[in-house]
Amino acid sequence: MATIKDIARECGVSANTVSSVLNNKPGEVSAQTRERVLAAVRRLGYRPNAAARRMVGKRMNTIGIADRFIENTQPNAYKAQILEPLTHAARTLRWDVLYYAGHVTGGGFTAFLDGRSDGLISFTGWIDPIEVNAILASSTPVVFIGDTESDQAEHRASIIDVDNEAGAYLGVSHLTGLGHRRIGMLQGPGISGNRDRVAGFRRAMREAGVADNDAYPYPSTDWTLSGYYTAIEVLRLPRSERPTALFCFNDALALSVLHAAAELGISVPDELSVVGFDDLIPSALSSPPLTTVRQPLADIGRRAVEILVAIMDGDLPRDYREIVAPDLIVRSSTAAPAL
Amino acid sequence: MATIKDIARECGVSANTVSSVLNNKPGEVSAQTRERVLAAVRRLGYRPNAAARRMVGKRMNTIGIADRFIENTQPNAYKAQILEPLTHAARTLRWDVLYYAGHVTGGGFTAFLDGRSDGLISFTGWIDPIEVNAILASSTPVVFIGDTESDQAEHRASIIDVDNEAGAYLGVSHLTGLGHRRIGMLQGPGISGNRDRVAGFRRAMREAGVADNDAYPYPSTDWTLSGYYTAIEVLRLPRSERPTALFCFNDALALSVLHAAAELGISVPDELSVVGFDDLIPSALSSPPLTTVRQPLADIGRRAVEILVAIMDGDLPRDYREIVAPDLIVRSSTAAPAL
DNA sequence: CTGAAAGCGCTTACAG
DNA sequence: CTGAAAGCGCTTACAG
Repeated sequence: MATIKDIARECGVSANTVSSVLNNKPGEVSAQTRERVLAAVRRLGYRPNAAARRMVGKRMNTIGIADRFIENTQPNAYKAQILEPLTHAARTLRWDVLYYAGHVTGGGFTAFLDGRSDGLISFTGWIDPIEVNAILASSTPVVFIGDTESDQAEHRASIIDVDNEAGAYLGVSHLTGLGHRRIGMLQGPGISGNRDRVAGFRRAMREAGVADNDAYPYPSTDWTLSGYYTAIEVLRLPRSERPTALFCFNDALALSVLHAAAELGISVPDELSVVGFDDLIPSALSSPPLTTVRQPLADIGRRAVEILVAIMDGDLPRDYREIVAPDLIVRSSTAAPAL
Repeated sequence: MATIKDIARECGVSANTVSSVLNNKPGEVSAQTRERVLAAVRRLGYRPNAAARRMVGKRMNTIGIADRFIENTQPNAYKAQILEPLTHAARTLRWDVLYYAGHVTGGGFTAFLDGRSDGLISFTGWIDPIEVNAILASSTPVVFIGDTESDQAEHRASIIDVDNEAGAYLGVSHLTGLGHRRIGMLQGPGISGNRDRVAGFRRAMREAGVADNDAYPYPSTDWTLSGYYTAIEVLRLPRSERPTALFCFNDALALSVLHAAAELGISVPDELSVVGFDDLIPSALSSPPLTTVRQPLADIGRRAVEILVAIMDGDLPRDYREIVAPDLIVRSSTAAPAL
C-alpha cells in the first residue's frame, strides 16, 4: 500500500503538504500543487491508513454496534428492524458503522474498546453486565438501546428505550377491557425491560380490579425453546383453570404461544387471546395476525445514532436519556373471552 | 486511557519490558517483574491500542464482513443464515469479526480497506463490481461468497459458492419429472449466480424435451416489489397460457409468488407449482411450505472463514475456490399439473 | 533479564 | 505557500 511519503516523493513535495491537501486545509496549498498531489493519490490508489490517523488523535468517524451473537439460527427480526434505520441514519450523518461481534470467551466485544471506533451503540439486552461496566470504564461514548441492569449506567451512559411499563399496561388493559380476568404473563429472561413490563402488567390488572394473583406471571428464561415449553405447560391446564389470555414479553414469545396453541388444538382468539410486544414484521403475518404493543424500532435505531453523534460533538450530556412511547396494534389474536 | 508508558512508570520498568510481558515473549522477563506488570495492567485497566499495534505491523486479528445494507426493512434471512455460523467459526478460530456497512456514496465499504481488518469476506451479490475491483487492488486477502461478475476476481480472489447450475437443474428437473411442460423462471437481478441458474433451467428443459422457449425466463430486477409485480403479471394470464409451474431465482421471490397467487385466488400447488432456491428458514413455514433448492448456507459461512484464515496463514492460494453441492427439498408447493 | 533507540504512517504546530 | 520536527502508542532488533 502506498503511503503519504510515496505521494510526497512522487510529487516532489513534503509529506505534510500532502496531508494538507488530503485534509482540505483552507488556503494552505497552491491550486497547482493540490492538483498534482490529487493526481498522484489517484494514480497510486493511495488511502490514508486509519490506524495512523487514529494515532494522532483523529476520529475514525466510526460508530461501533456492540452486540453478541446468539447461538441460534433464527434471524432476529427485532435487531434487524433497528439496525437498518440505524445504519441509514449513520450514513446520512456521514459516519461509518462497524458491527462488533466478539468472542464469547475473552471478554466479548469489550476487546473492541481499543480505539477502533469513536463511540458505541449497544444492544443492552444481549450484553453481559460485566461488559456493560467495562464499556463504562473505558469512557467510550455509548448509547444503550434498552435499559440496563447496571446501576453505573444510570449516571454514566445514555439510554434510549421504549416505555416498557406503559406498553405492558396498554397491552394488558386491552385484555381486561375485552373482559378477560384470568390473564397470564409470559415473562422474558432477566434482561432489561422485563421488570417494567411486569410492573405495567400488574398495574393494569389492579386498575381492572383483578386480584393481584402471583401465580400468573410465569417465569421464562428465553423466547425460543423454553418459552415454547412454558406455553405448552400452561395451555395443558384444564380450560377452567388456564388463563383466557396471555400477555407475552415479546412477539417471539407470542409466536411460540400461537404455535403451541395450534398444536394443542386451542383456537386463538376463541379460546385464548394472545398479546405480544415489539411488533416485528412477521407478527402481522402470523395465524392469526398478532395483537401487539408496537415499539417504534425504526425511530429507536435512528435516534440512537443521532444521540451518540450529539454526545461525541458535545451537544448532549453523556447521560442523556430518551424514552419513546409504545402503541397498541390490535389485530386478530385477541377477542372477548368465551363464556 | 492508560498507555504502555503508564504501566512502565507504575512498575519502574521500561516500556518494552511491558510489551514483552503482554506478548508473552518466552523467557525474556523474570517471573517477578512479570507479575508486577500484570498487576499494574489490571489495576489501571490497560488495553493495548489496536491502532498502534497495527502500525508496527501486527495483525488486528480481525475479519471484516463487507456488505452493503439494502434499503428495505425486511430482515434478510439469507444473510442471517450465513452470518451466524460464520461468526461462530471465526470465534472458534479466535478471530474477531467486524461487520462493515459503509455509506452508499463515497465508495461504500471500500473506505474500510485501510488496515482495520486483516482480511475480508464479501457478499458478492450485494457489492458493486467497482468496489470488488477496489478490494482486489488493495491486495487485502478476500473470500467472496457467491461468484462475481468481475473477471479480475477470477484469478485474484477466493470464491465460495453453491453450484448454481446444478441447483437450478435439480429444481427444474423436479418440475419436468412431475409432468410440467410450461415452466417459467423468475430470474433474479443481475447479481452473481443468476446466469448459471438460467443455464441450469435451460438444460433441465432441454433434457425433458421441452422446446427452449425464450418467453419463459421472465426478467426481474429484484425480489421485493418488482418480483411481486412480475408474478402478478404472469399469473394474470389466462390459465391456458400461463405457466403451470414457476422456478424462482430464490426463496424470497418464491414467497412473493405464493403471496401473489393467494391474492389472485390461484391455488398452489393445484393450479401452480412453485420452486424456490436457498431454503431460508421461513420457507418451511409458508403456506404451502415451499419446495426449494437448498444451499448449505451454514457450511458456506463456516468455510468462508476457514478459507480466509488459511489464505492469510499462507496455507491456501489466494485464488482458492470451493463449490458446494445443493439439495432438493420437496415440500408442498409442487405437484403434477392439473389436466 | 532489562533498557535505549528507531520506526510504523500520519497530523499539527511552528518556522521560513 | 511549503518544509523540518515532534509525537501519537506500540514492537522489534540490538546492546548491555
